[in-house]
Amino acid sequence: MAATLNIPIDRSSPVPLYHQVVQGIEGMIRNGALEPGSKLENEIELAAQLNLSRPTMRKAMDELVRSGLLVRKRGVGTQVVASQVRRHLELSSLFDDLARGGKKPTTRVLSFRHGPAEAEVADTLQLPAGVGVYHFTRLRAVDSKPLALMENWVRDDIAELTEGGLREHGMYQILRDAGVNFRLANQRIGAAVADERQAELLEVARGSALVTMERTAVDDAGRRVETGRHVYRADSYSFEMTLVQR
Amino acid sequence: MAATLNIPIDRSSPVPLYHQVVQGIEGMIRNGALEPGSKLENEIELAAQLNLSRPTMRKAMDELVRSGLLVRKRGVGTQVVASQVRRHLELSSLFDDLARGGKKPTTRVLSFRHGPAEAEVADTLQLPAGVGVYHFTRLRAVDSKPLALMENWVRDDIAELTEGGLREHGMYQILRDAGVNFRLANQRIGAAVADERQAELLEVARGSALVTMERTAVDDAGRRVETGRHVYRADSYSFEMTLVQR
DNA sequence: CGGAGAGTTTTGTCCTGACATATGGTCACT
DNA sequence: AGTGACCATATGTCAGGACAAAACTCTCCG
Repeated sequence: MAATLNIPIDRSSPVPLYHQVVQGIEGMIRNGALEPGSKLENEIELAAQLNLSRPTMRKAMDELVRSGLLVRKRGVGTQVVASQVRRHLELSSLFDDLARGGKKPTTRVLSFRHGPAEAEVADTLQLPAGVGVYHFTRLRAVDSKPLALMENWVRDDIAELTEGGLREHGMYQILRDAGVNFRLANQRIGAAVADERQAELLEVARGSALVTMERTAVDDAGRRVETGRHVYRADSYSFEMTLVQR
Repeated sequence: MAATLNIPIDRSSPVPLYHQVVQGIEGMIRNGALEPGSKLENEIELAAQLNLSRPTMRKAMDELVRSGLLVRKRGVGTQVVASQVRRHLELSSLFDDLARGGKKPTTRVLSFRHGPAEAEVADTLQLPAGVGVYHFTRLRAVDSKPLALMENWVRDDIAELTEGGLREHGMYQILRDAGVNFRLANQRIGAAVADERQAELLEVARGSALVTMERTAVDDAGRRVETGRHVYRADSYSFEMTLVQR
C-alpha cells in the first residue's frame, strides 16, 4: 500500500515550496506517520496531491534522498529508508551543537593574542600581505566537566574578536554576526594521547585517548577565514555522521 | 573577466549531459584552466555556449556547489572556490581506498565464525528471526605495515562469505559482487588507546593512540547488512572530509 | 510448466518559459 | 559630497511537457 502525503503547503510563505515538502516529509518520518520501509505514491501522484509540479516535488525528494531518508529505484518507486538518520556532520561550532542539545557550555579563554601570522598559518589561510591573525586557545566545558581544548587562528581583516566576546559566545556565532557566511570546511579527524598539559586541563589521566580535529573554514567569498586544532576527551565526544551513496 | 567553458558535450553518450558538464568543470578546475577565485559566466550564457538548457546547466552547477568546488551568490555570480577540495567521505571500504591510492593492501583473517547472532548484534542489524551472522576479525596491512584491526558482523542471508574470499578481496567488494547495493551508513569516529592485544597486532606500543570507527551499513532494500568496529593506527590514518554549508 | 518477450509502471533526463529576489552599481536629488 | 531610489544582473523558484530507461508483471508460446 503506497502512502500518501498530508502536508500543508503555504504558497504565500517565503519558504520555497520544495522546502516545505522536505520539512513535511521529514516530519512525517520522524513522528512515525511514514514508517521505515513503506513505499510512497509515485512522484506524479504526490505532486498532484499537493498541487505542485513534478519538478518541484522531485527537487524535494532529491534532497531527502541525498540526506538519506528516502531511497529511489527506477521503475519501482520510492521508499522510506530509516527514521534514525543522524544529521550530516554540520558546518557549525561545538558551542552551537551543545547549546542546541540543551547544555550550557562554558568557555575559558586560556590565551589571546593578536598580531602577524607565522608562516605556516599564513600559508594555510592563504593570507594576503599585511593581514594578521587572532590566535587564541580556549577550554570548553559542559556542566563544569572539561570537554575540549581548542586552538584557533582567525584572520583579522574580517571581524574584530575580543577575549570577552569569546567567553560569552561561540566563535562561529561571533563571525556570523559580523557578516561572515561560511560555505565549506576541510576537516581531518584523528586520535592522540593526552600529554601533561592537556591531561591537566581536560582533567583526565596523562596518556588518555583524545579525539583530534583540524579544520579550515572558507566563506562565501572564497576567503579562508579560520583554521584550528581541537582535541576532545574521547570518553565524552565522538563524531557521528551518515554517509549516503550517490 | 568571466571565464567561459570549453567542454565537449556528447549527446549520444549514455552519460547524462549534466554529468558531462560536472566532469568537464571538475577537470578544468583540477588542471588549472579555472583558477580558484575566478568568476564564471552566468548560467544562461554558459548554457548557451554548450547548447544546453539552463536547468541542465544548473543541475550540473548544483552538484559542484554541493561538492564544494563552486560558490554561488544570488545577483552576483558563481565563483571557483578551491582546487584543493578533498572528496567527501565516501561509502567505501578501506580496501578500496588503499587500492585506489596505488597501494597493495594485504589482509590477515584472524578469526572467522558463522552462527547465530548475539542479542546486541541482532538488535543493531535488526535481524529477522532465524537469520545468523558471519563474525570475523581481520588485520589489514600496507607494505607489510599493519594499519587497521577490523571486527565485523554480516548477516548470512544475503551473501556467502568465506575466509579465503576475505583474504583476497575487500568485504565491500564481495558484498557488491553478490548484488548488494549499499545506500547509506551510520558511522561514528572516536579515539582510544591500544590495549595489549591491539598493540601487538598493530605493532605499536601499548598505550598508543588509535582512531576508532563504528559503522552500520544499509542496502537499497533497507536491510542493515553489516556492522563493524574498526581501530586504526593514529600515526598512519585519519578521516578527511569537506563539509558544505547548505 | 517454464522461460522469453511484450507491456506497464515509475523514476531519470532534458527542454522551454516565466517570474521572484538578492546584490551591486549608477544616477539624481538633497 | 553624501544618500536614497532605481535599475541591471544573476541566481532562486516554479510550471508543464516530452521522451528515455530500468524494473517488474503478465501473457503467450514452446
